[in-house]
Amino acid sequence: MQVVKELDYVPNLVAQRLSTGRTLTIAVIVPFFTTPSVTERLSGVVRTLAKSEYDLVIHNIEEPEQRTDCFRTIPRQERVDGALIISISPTDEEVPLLAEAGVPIVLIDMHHPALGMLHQVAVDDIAGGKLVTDYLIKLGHTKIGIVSDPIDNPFGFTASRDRAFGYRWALEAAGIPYRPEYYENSYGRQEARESARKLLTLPERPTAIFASSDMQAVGVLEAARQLGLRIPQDLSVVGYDDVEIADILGLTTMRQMLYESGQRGVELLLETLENPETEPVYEVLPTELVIRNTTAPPS
Amino acid sequence: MQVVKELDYVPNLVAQRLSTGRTLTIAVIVPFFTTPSVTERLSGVVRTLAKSEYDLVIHNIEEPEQRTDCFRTIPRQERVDGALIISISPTDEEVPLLAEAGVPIVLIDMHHPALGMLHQVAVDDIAGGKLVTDYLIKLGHTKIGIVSDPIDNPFGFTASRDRAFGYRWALEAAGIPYRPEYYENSYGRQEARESARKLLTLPERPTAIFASSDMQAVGVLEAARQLGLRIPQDLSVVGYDDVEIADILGLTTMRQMLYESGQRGVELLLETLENPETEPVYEVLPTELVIRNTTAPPS
DNA sequence: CTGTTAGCGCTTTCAT
DNA sequence: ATGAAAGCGCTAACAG
Repeated sequence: MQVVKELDYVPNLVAQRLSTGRTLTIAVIVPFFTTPSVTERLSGVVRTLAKSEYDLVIHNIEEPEQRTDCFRTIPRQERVDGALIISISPTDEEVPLLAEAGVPIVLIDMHHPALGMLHQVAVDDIAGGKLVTDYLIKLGHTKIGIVSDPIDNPFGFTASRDRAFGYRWALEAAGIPYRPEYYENSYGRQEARESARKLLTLPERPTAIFASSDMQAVGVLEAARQLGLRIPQDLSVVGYDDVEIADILGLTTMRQMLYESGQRGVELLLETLENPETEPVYEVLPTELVIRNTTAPPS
Repeated sequence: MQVVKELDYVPNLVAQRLSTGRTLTIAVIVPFFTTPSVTERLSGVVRTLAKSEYDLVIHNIEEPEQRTDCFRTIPRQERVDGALIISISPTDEEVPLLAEAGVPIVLIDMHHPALGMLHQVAVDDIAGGKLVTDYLIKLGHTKIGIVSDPIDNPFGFTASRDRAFGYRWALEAAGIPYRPEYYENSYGRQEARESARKLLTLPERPTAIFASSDMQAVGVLEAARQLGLRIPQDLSVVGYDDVEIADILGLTTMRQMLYESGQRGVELLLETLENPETEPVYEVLPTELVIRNTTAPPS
């Protein structure tokens, strides 16, 4: 020990890894990590993992091909001890690949029929979408538009689709007919602005719009402003996620536990790493409607 | 090759690393990576590095001790081939440690007297601060407040200090006396709101406030709204960074090349990795004043 | 040009 | 208890 200090000796990590077979590294696969909601989840991952002995290598997915690449190569090569996948759904062919990769994998913000093979930390987006729509209906709205991510997307995002499903469910339960012209598909703020403009220039325009994310809600708000509509008197807007911008703008939104989803994902992964016999867990995190200043009864 | 495919053989990365001495891994050290401006820089790093063969391991710093830990352990243990350090200044004792770690290191958003030892991709924050203040002065303001990060902070951030320096320089150049009561220290949005409240309830309140980041500017805007001040008639506000929120709120701000700083940092690192003889580079990225709706002549 | 072997730096097992 | 040696899976240098 004396000599260790004298020579300032530090064990070589790579040799340790080869010898023990543990890489002490975890991979996280995230789509578009600059998106505030994704960053927040990632933050839960990073901060929780920082307390452990594991390193975190990050793989950002912005092209569909990157996704496939990742799913194929990451869990192999014995380069990581485990992986977290955020918001991206593996295809049916990819699931067995992942499950048989030999390392524990946790799906965050994603539920997949491959239950019993992978840990999953999900959110009930159908219930979330229904809750939002129920609230708007309770306020007295019947002409409710929705701006959602494209249902068929190359990344396998499912959150928006589920929220839209909840929306239709709520409508049906209230006996309000579903109007296809009130349904718009688009990604992100800019596109949502265009979608909202279409919605708001309809002959019989909606009195409320449910946006599938807070950033999309911002786009809706901008379109409304451009058209001279007052919020919330002329138009109610609800977002989803409750990221900081929602608080800043006073946006009514559905809060989900973004940070906690990352945290919980890491906890599950670390547990499984310690005890490989751990049964795969399927957890659903709660959501909560946060009412601010962008919603009111229709005038 | 036939057999390779038949057996579905994949080389073991860890063994490769031990054998070649290359880890094919790069570390990035970032403070508070959920901050939008930091995420944007990180995005430049991630996307540029994705094209290379290197993995990225991320170390988030939220406590001063983590910083010291990182600087000591990361470049040792032969666990990474290089490192990027974002916005955090090494102390004078830490610089030699880093430089002698044997791996190339690039400082992003940071200039350090240890020139000639490390690559640096910096921004001229003094000039930026001066430009903002000059603009306010040109509009006719003489009572100009400033909300800045604490100058002495445990992380070694220097950007805010430099911007404040530029502010004083501009004042001096215009012959406007510096008033200490117009200078407030605080981190982030919430604290900035309190700082702005102090400034705006002064007997002779400022007619313009220069915030050291866009998030701090949001806090200033909120304080102004709470006090019933109209923007920009009663108060001009300027931010710094030009993150998305600035665009959304129509905030006048100083744009810096966040994404590009990360990109350039990675490029420099990769070049040095290929050719270790590369001379350390000191680059300064440009800034640009983006005028929107939160600034006007004093009424 | 193909085939063999030493060695990367550690852990772990086995013998002393 | 302490010490020697085998082996993790690859690369690179070497000999055939």
